[in-house]
Amino acid sequence: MQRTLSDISYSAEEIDLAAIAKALSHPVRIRILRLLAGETCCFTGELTGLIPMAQSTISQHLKALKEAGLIQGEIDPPKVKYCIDREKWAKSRALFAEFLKLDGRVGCC
Amino acid sequence: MQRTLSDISYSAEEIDLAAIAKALSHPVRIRILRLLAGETCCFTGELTGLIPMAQSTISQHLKALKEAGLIQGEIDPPKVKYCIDREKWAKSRALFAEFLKLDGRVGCC
DNA sequence: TTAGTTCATCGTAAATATACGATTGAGATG
DNA sequence: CATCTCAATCGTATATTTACGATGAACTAA
Repeated sequence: MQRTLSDISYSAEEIDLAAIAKALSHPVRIRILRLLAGETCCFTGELTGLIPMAQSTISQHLKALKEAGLIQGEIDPPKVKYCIDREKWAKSRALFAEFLKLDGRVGCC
Repeated sequence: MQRTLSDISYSAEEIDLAAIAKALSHPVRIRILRLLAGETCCFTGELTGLIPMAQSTISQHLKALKEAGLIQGEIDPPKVKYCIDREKWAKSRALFAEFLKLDGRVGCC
């Protein structure tokens, strides 16, 4: 990670896909998304109860998911309600589906 | 990244999904997969021609993709042929599709 | 006002990731 | 055999990630 990344010009799709993938690249974040996307909406408080990790760590993962646009936070004092961002969620589904549709021809391998 | 990750027990699906996502979490790897999954199979040599990065760096990314199971390397001296692993590819597609199908109920948000 | 909750942020330590150039090793070619 | 090419690996520097405890800010409740 020195200089080059900027030399290569990536398409918006490549950048988006990589960013979303990065957000999904830790099992605890998958778990969190599962919990949020599941039954009902959750509060962070419930998450700290469900996941044996320091509250600050969970908050950090939530922040990462929020920055990736995958979830939204709604303040509902004294708690903060987190929900998945359904729009981004759908966009992600489309992006991954399209990307993983590419199916190396039978060709040479 | 101290001790805990091992304290939490993740499902195989969560771990798989995170691992695949991690492999996809860098735009250059998306690019590489695109190239490999696209028209024909490629050789690493062609990749170094197509991507303005040091050969060693590309090799490192290829290794990451290989370890994630997303691509296969075939020795075809004096070159090494890389192709996407169609089985893993299909499995990944299914995993992501299933995961991203979860769609937060209309509920509270 | 004074506590008590709840969550974000700070500071920090350790692990991983990312990039490079240099080197090595395997096989082809002269 | 000597050499060339291609790709992997090594060594290294720097950046980022991940986790924790401690602290801070905002609101509630007594």
